[in-house]
Amino acid sequence: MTLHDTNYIPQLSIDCVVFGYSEGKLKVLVAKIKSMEATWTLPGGFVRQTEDLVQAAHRITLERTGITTPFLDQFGAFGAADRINVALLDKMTTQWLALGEEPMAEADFRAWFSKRFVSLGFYALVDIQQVNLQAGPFDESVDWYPVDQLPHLIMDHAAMVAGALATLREHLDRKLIAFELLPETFTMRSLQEVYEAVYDRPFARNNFQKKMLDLGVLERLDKVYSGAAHKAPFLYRFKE
Amino acid sequence: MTLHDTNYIPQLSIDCVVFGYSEGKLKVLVAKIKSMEATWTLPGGFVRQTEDLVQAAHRITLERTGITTPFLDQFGAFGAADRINVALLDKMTTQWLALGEEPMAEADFRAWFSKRFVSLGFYALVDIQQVNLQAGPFDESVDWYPVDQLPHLIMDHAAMVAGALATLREHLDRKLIAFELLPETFTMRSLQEVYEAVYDRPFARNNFQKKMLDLGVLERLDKVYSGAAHKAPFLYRFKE
DNA sequence: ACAAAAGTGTTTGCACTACACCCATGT
DNA sequence: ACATGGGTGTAGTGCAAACACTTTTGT
Repeated sequence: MTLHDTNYIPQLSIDCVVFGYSEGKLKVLVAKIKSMEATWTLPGGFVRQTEDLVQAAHRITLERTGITTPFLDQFGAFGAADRINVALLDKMTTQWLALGEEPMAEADFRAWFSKRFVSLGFYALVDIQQVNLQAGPFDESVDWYPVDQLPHLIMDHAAMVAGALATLREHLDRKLIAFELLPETFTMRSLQEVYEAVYDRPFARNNFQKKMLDLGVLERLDKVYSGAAHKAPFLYRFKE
Repeated sequence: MTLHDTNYIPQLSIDCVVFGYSEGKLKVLVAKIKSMEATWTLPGGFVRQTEDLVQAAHRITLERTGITTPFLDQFGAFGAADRINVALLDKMTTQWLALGEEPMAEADFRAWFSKRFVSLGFYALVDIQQVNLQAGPFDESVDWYPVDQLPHLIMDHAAMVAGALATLREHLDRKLIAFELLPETFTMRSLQEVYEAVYDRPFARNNFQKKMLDLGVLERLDKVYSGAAHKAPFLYRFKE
C-alpha cells in the first residue's frame, strides 16, 4: 500500500460500522490502534483510483472479517472542516516507519495524513459466526463490542456509530435485512432477539411471529431438537 | 476561484438537488452548461479546505438561489470508478479559458477535471418564491424543471434526482419538512398540493386536513379572502 | 404431573379510509 | 337560489398490540 494520490483518492476515507449479533447483543467491530493507549477506531480505509465506492467499502470490511458479500449501505458523510487528528499523526508516523514494508517517505506519509479527511460512513451486517477477525496494518487488534459499551473512539467515530444505528433501525423492517445478522437457518426466537437487540426493547412473541410469517419471506424447515425440556422450535430460512 | 488542492479538496464534489414547488408541480433546479448543445447538470461545486461539508452544500445552493438557510440533507454518495466525463472536459476547458478571470493554467485545469470525482448528493427544499435565480460560472442559465420532465442530465445526475426524490418521499412525513417548500403562511389546500406533487398521487381532502392538524404543528391564522365565490380558507403557519 | 418454551387463536384499540353533510362566499 | 370550495363529523376497515389458550418436550 502506497498512500499517494496516483493510487488512492486523497482526503477521502471510508469508515465502516460493521454490525454483528451474538450473545443477545448487537455488536460493532472496533480496532485498537497500535502503540497507543486507550485509542480505538472504526475499521476504515481509502478509495483506490480504480475502485467504486462500494467496492472500497467491501474491501475494507473483507480485510477485517473475511466476509465477501455483506449487506452494505452508505448512511452518511462526515466532513467537518477540523476533521483531523494531529495527536494521532505523530504516533501513526512512528508506527508507519516501523512497518517497513513497501516503504514510503515519511514526508509523503505526513503529507497524506496531515490533511483534513472527508469520511463516508457505511454500515455492514454480517453473520458473526462466519467472521474471521483479522487486524489491519495499523491495528493492534480488532474486536466485537456491544453497541452500548463501546470503548472511546477517535474523532467523530462515536457519532458515526450512532448514525449507523439510527439508519439500521429505520431499515431493518423496511428492507428485510435482519437475516443478514443471522446464520442461514435460524429459529424465530433468535430472529426476535435480533430485533430486540437492535431496537433495545422487547417484542411480544406471538405478534412478532405473526408479523414475520405474514411477510411471506420465511421458509419453514425442520424442527430442531435441542434436548431441552420443551417444544422443539422450527428452523427458518430467508426465502429470496 | 482557483481550482487547486490547496483551496479545494480534489476529486470530491457536491451536487445539489434543489426542490421547489410551483404551479402544482414539484420542480428541480437544473443548469444548462455554457457552449454545449443540450447538456444540463445539477448545481454542483467543490469543498473548500476550510469548509464543512454542509457549509459547502449551503454555499452551492446559495450561489444559485440566494436562499441562505434551506433545508439540506445528504442522501447519497456517488462514486463509480468511471465517474468522469471526458467529452465534457474539452468543452469545459475551452469555456474556462474564455472566462479569463483569475486565470489558471490550462494544465492545472485539466489536471483537476480529468480525474474521477466522488460526488456527495444533497437535496434542498426552498420556497420557490424567495428564490433569485443566478447562473453559476459554467452555466448558461439555471431554471426550474418539473421533476418528471427533466432535460437530459450529464453523467449520473438523473440517478441523483431519483435518489433525492426517494429520500424526500421517505422524509416528508416523518420529518415535517413539507413546509420548507411553501411560504411562511399557506392554506391547507396548498399544503395538500405539495404532498400530491411529491408523492404523485391524490390525497383525500378531509382526511388530509385531519392528519395535518393532529400533528399539532400547525398554527391557525386568519382567513384569507380571495374574492372567489366560496368559503375563505384559513391560513396556517408552521409552529416550531 | 410439571415446567419451560413453542405455536396459534381471539379480542381490543387505534389509525386511516370512504362517505356524508353543513358552512361561507360571490354571482 | 345556486355553484364552488372549505371545514367537520361518522361509520367502516385493516393492522397491530394485548390477552389467552393449547401443544410439545424432557425430567
